[in-house]
Amino acid sequence: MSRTDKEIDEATDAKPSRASAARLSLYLRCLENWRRAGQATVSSGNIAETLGLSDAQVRKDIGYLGSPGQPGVGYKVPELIRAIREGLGINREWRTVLVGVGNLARALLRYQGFREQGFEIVGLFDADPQKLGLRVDGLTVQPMSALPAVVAGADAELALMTVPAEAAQDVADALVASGVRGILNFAPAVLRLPSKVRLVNVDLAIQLEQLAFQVQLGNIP
Amino acid sequence: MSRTDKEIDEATDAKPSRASAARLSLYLRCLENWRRAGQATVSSGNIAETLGLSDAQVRKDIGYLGSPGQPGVGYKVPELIRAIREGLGINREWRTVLVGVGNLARALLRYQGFREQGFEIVGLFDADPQKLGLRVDGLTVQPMSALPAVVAGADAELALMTVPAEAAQDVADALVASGVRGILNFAPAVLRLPSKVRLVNVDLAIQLEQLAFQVQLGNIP
DNA sequence: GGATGTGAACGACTTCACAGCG
DNA sequence: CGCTGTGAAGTCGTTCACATCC
Repeated sequence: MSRTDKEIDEATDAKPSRASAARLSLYLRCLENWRRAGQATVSSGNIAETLGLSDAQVRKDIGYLGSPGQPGVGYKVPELIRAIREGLGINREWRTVLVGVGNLARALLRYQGFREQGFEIVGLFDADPQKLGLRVDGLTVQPMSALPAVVAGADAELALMTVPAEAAQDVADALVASGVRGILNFAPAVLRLPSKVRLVNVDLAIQLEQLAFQVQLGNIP
Repeated sequence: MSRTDKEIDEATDAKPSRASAARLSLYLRCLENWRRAGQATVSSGNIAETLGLSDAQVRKDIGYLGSPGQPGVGYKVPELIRAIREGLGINREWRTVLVGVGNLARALLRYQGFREQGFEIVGLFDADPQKLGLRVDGLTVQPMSALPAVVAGADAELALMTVPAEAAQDVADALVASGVRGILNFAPAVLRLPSKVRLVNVDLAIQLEQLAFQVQLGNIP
């Protein structure tokens, strides 16, 4: 009987949905700005206004976190930041490897936003022998053969793939074999992965196509 | 009264929704591969299997295009490609400017996928005087002051923004003032634009956060 | 048989509306 | 009074199922 109660409890505390999680990341950006500015509390209306959403939606999203929130006042900024980071699973360090050291990789490595959010890059890899030994941003480019040992040794769970489309599937297979659990793929290729491994694609051509589509839609109404 | 009929007609031919448009871009990638391979027809099942979707969804998406499709056979590859490109509004050239010539910009310029899809970059701009005159991929970096003339002269409608977050809003304002209609923004900043101008954000930290979230979700069930 | 095209059922997400609280 | 939290209603998108056609 106590069992039944427990199950009802667990069913009640819903996790953030995909759609909601994407917005929570955005809330986090705003909140970090406001914290830097020294603001103590925010209301759902503040966030909604900034991002062009409805206040009800913001409250619903935050509601999934089981977070605090004072009626008549709003949310305490640092507390809400902590709650979102916990809800998204980024309240810890995620070790990450990067495969394919081209311009895009250099741009990613330079961008400090990753580290600030707890993503640490623990290895650079490239199939091109000419690039081996190259030092980029404090890390040395290693051959693909070193991948399994580094992933295992550093307990890396995520990977950034910035390789040409032709190489993408092979690299992905190698990453999976090394034990990586999630891949952020920038190659314009359709990858097949075991269902245990999560994949997020960032295809720049597709983003441009979506933009063109939206602009074209805007023309008509 | 004929007015009413017309309205019903227009309400009937639905345009692809946002969600559907994102998938159509993916279909396009597969189809182009298959065309290169010389395949004449595809079925909704083929596409669905490749991308891990349901065949019904693929048919619904294609249905928005008012495209052909032969029962018992499938869709003719070249015809479907044309229909998708038309539906997405990319069956023409989109002239595009790029602001912020860093590593990310170089990666984008090198990536031939844009040009193949009809996106032509007609101008490079940077606020850094040291970069002025630099030639990258056949284009010369120009000062921000030249932006309005170039946008107007080339009739550019889209812009790629690869600038630091601090500069993002100012650059966006300048782009809007120049007459650009859509911005693909890579800066991790929340931009405010007039509603006439479309915005697509690609925030790499957010993508990584979403990946971490999905990996974390996968751990539990 | 093998696919398409599509209403209808279903499910997920969003907005509404308001009770409750500081 | 202002703002949160949340059922209820509504909207949007996906899946099902089947009539239809080659």
